[in-house]
Amino acid sequence: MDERTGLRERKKRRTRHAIASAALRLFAERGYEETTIADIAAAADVAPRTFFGYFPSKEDVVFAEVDDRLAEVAERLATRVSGESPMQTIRRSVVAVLEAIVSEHGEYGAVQIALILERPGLQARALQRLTDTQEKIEGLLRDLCPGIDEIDAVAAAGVAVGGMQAVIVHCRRHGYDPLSMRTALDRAVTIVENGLVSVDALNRPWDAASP
Amino acid sequence: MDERTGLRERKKRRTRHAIASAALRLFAERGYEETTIADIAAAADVAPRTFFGYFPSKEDVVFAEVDDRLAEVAERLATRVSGESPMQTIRRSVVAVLEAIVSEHGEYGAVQIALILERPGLQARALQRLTDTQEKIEGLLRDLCPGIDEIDAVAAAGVAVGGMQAVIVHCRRHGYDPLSMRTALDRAVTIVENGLVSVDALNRPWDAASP
DNA sequence: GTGCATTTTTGCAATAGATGCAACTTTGCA
DNA sequence: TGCAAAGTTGCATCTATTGCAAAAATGCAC
Repeated sequence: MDERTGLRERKKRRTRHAIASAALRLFAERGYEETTIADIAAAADVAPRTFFGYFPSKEDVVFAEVDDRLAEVAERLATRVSGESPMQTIRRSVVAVLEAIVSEHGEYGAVQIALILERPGLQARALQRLTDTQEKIEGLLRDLCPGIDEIDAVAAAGVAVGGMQAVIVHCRRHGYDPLSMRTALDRAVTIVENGLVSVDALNRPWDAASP
Repeated sequence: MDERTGLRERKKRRTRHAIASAALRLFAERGYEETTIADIAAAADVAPRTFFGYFPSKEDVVFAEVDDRLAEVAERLATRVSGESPMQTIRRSVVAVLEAIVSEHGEYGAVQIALILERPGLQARALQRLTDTQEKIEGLLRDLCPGIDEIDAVAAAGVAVGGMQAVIVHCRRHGYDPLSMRTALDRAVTIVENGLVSVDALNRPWDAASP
């Protein structure tokens, strides 16, 4: 299974990285629309046709790194810690995913985020990754709690991802300040765990709000 | 503001509907990829170029109806009922949106769902609409609870939408049986309101699960 | 009704993403 | 070394999408 050996593998990795890297750099310099597949291919020193051997579309190249990282995180998620409750495992997983997404941007992290925010198509792709994550969390839950009600598993995963989205939205608006992100994350986790009933402001008749 | 009058308006509506309707029909008959803009335009009896005057892209035409319906729902959401708590308003809103999406499919509802499920690009667009809804709910919350903490508002909206997603996922897997959907919806709402701590299976150490 | 201003529709041309195919190269292995 | 598998490339093609300017339809004032 180990593919560390082999010139082929190494070369493929290198080419993949070269393409992704060239693409991000060009996107940063000229903008997304203004960069063509031909440009990227030229910068990575491959034929335009080769691009599609590595990425199914121009949009996907933006997520090359993210995808790699999510794959790593997915492995960690499956790690059971004895004595931990499933709830604690979820908390750990959610935090891990968020930190992977938010803090560990690579060389062109800022560029990626800016791109994703301004291109609806890219936003959509990003959301799709979030949904995939949701399904993974659901799977994790069902592993951890054999016999758990399906609806419970799906809903719990949905609610957890909803909390993650909240943090991401918060960061979009207020930047990626680690401290502020931490606060938002804690608050979101609390709401995910204890539900909307724990949000005081939501549980008074609205007429009572402005005395 | 009323645009009921005017031949122009009526004609535009009719054309828009003709294009959307023709598109859905063709998608159903031949498939999405196999239908070109030119085909749709021909079937709707307009010039290909005209298509783009009504829809920004081929993908968007699939959501023509959904968008109309979501716009209607958005209005209802803003309706305050005296004595209701914000929480109750949210519950009402979430249920309204879900029922709009799930039960009121138009003529080609089943086709739409099938299309969306098999085309990643369409899935992405659908998710984007969910995100838009999330932002609307957040706005609603901030209106209802002036001074609510921003993180609370964002997280609450996120969690609520997460619950909605859960129901949608459930329906995808088990069909759109109203009864089963109702059950899933109730369960999801409970989890949204009371949090993951209310899911019994999640709060035992996982080792204790298999005696 | 007639004529003008505005809005819509349309045709034409050009760009660029995406795909299938077949020839050509490189790499892995006997 | 030499064959088979895997990877790369060029070419042709299809189609979505956009800009532009001419043509047609509509609303309104006279």
